[in-house]
Amino acid sequence: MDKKDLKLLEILQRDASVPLAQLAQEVNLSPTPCWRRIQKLQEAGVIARQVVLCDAGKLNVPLTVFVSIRTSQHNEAWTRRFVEAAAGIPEIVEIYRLNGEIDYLLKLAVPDIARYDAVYKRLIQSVELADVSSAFAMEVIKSSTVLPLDYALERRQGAA
Amino acid sequence: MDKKDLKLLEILQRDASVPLAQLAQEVNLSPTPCWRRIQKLQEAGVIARQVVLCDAGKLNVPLTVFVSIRTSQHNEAWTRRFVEAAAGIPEIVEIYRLNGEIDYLLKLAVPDIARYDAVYKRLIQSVELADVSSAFAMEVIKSSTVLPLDYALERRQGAA
DNA sequence: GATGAAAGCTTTTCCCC
DNA sequence: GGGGAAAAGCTTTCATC
Repeated sequence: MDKKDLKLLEILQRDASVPLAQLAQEVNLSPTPCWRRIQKLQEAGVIARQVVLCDAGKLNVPLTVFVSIRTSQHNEAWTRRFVEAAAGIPEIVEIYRLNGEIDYLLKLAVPDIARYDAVYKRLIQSVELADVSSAFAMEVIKSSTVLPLDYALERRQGAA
Repeated sequence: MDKKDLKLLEILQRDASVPLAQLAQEVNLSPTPCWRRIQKLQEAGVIARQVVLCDAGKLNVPLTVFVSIRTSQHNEAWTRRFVEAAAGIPEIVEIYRLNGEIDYLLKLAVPDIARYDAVYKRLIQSVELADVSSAFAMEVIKSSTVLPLDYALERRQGAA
């Protein structure tokens, strides 16, 4: 992985519909080696997938909700039930296990507060949760799938 | 927007590299009307962009950090400075203004805790923050850019 | 609106440097 | 590892129903 690869990733993370010929030009390469680089990035799993991003408002889910969950039950059976229940709910788009006060953080995409409450009820029906608190996004200031590339060239354990 | 459009979005949100011929088959359409539907979804902004998603680990930013920020200064000048400073830092991938206790929630992608601290210092140098607390993702259980489609067909204000 | 076929591009391969 | 040209494949348009 070198600077040209990073340049390609920088472009493709923002717009994957750029034609190969133009990509090649941007990195001062001809289409063939440029194509081979992208192919390698895919095979290596650096490029994980190619997707379309939809507009949440246009899909009638303009409200982003963050749900903080604390649990008293830290056993494996509970965890499995929780993960299965939560991961299967399409409104729950992200789930993280955190350190510190909060055990799990969930990010939801819903139409409104009433619909959030419906999802909330569905979730607490499936698993026992010690403490749940939610916060609503009043404003999305930045929302990006673009990862920083500044660290990718550093030597690290397990690097390709 | 009808069921066929939703089916297309469902597929494309997961994999935008599916050839048109296959997409058409999945929705029982021939390539041309299928293509026109996708075109319309793009023009309407339902499909906002097409991107590649990278593997955070392979880019040497395996650590996701959530930063909760409280501020005492709720004036416009402070907000502008904060937003400009935070949005310009590539490690900060998402920024939300929340209701309730926490004013802002940030999501970061960094190599390790030390690098998180460096970003943290950069941020507090730019703007005054009343209270900052961070939580590290020990485990990413679900991380998806797939929005729920179940509400898209409902009648709503401003719907296309 | 849907269809099938042609036209125009892009991607992918092949061979050479 | 990079380059040029041919081959294959896909997307986009067009004429027709």
